[in-house]
Amino acid sequence: MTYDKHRYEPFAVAVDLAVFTVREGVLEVVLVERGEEPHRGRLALPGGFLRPRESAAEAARRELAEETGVAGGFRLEEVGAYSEPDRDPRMRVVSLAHTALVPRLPEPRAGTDAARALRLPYAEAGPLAFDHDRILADAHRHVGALLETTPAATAFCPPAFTLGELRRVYEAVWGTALDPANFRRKVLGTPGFTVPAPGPARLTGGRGKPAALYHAGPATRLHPPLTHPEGPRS
Amino acid sequence: MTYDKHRYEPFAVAVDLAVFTVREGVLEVVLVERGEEPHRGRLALPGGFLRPRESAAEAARRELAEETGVAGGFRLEEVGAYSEPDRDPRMRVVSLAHTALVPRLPEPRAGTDAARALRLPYAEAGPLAFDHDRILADAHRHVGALLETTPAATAFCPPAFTLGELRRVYEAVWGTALDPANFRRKVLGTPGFTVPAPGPARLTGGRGKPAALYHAGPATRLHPPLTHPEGPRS
DNA sequence: TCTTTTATGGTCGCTCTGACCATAAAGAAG
DNA sequence: CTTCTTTATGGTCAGAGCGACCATAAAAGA
Repeated sequence: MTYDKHRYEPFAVAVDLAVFTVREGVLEVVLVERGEEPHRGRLALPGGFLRPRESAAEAARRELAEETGVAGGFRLEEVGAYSEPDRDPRMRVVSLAHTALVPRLPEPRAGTDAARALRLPYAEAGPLAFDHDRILADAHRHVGALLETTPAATAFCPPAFTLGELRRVYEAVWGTALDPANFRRKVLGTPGFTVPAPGPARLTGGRGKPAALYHAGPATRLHPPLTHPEGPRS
Repeated sequence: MTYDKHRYEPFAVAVDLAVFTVREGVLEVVLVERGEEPHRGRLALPGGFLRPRESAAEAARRELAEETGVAGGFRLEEVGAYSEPDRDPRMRVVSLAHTALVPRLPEPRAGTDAARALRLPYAEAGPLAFDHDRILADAHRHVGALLETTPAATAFCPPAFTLGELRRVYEAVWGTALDPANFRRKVLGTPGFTVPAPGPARLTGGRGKPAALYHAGPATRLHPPLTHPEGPRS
């Protein structure tokens, strides 16, 4: 750690955000349309530069509020750093990628920076500006892994949720169908994952038997983990 | 991603390295003694600033060679980004922490930058400069998780190794004793983790029955993972 | 020769899991 | 109202995986 002043150069440091949500069983991501060159008019991840006395997490929450209108509490996770010299054609930018898991997005309000923000199903998030395709894929993989070992799935749900809603989060992120009965057994058998909510059951969407409500539990790690049913690649 | 030129400021971007190795069943980490203020004389993680056209991974490998003499192929993993505004008292530095898993460290050669590098058991890595205690702890946790789901443990071993050597890597990183027979069953039952090496068996250290040699296999993920025997925190 | 140490193979019982089946309770269709 | 569809929820059952062992083999050291 020789902080030799002759050997460093200033960089711009930015945060990029992969904001995920699950609606109607579909994993969606928030994108913005770029208003300036380069890549004017193309879709990109929301994000922006760190201010002089901001940490990356603070910048991520500020940019998220500014560009998409998502302000409340949500789960923010580090994904990685992207530092290739030519990832931005204008200057040297090191980007700290984060992912945000939000329960439900308010519709973008016109007249704000969020006006150009839109949600798109993850599968249809076409070619993005810069290296954002790679960042988005890394973020998706990261979220998939988070669901295995942490209760992060509850971050996609409202404060009170049914096990069916929670299961649809897993199915949307992993892209696989899960057996409802087995999923229930796993979740209820993992201490601290969920706690029963008081009050009556709730209809999931008008159809089917009303389901019991749960809240997120105190656990920060899942023991045992919910294993992603991806067969061993022999 | 509004790259508004009025809203960003330049930062210094550095890499910090948690270099781990396992010797005699003990997890060791490489530290350097700082030669200048602040924290002159205190121990710190090796690291340094990114050069103008370097990626973080390139800078990490260069600094590792310069400061510790570790040059050969080793496994390098991202740990996280540290961006709190006051983590360095001189200026705004964003540090990209990495961890390197090396099989065996050559002794630091006098006369090079590596002369002041030293290895210390992880448990004895005392208070470090800056926020390097936190970075080191995060890196250790990261490596522990890597051992569960990836064949990263082989990166601590020479090209040909015995299952006993591989097991001692897990024991050193996790700080727990593992049953040799069960460990063997798990490793050999995980496809692609290890492949038998041709040639005769080898003595582990002079004592005991000679052990068969193995090479690292082609797998990049372990299915199923080797679960860390940390009981559920009820 | 005997003890110690390490590698390696096997057994046994318990737990977890996936694949089911069955029932309950709601709306929708007739 | 009756029947069908949909979802929730509870249960069973066989197989895989795993932890806790035990036993044997093969080396060095006493």
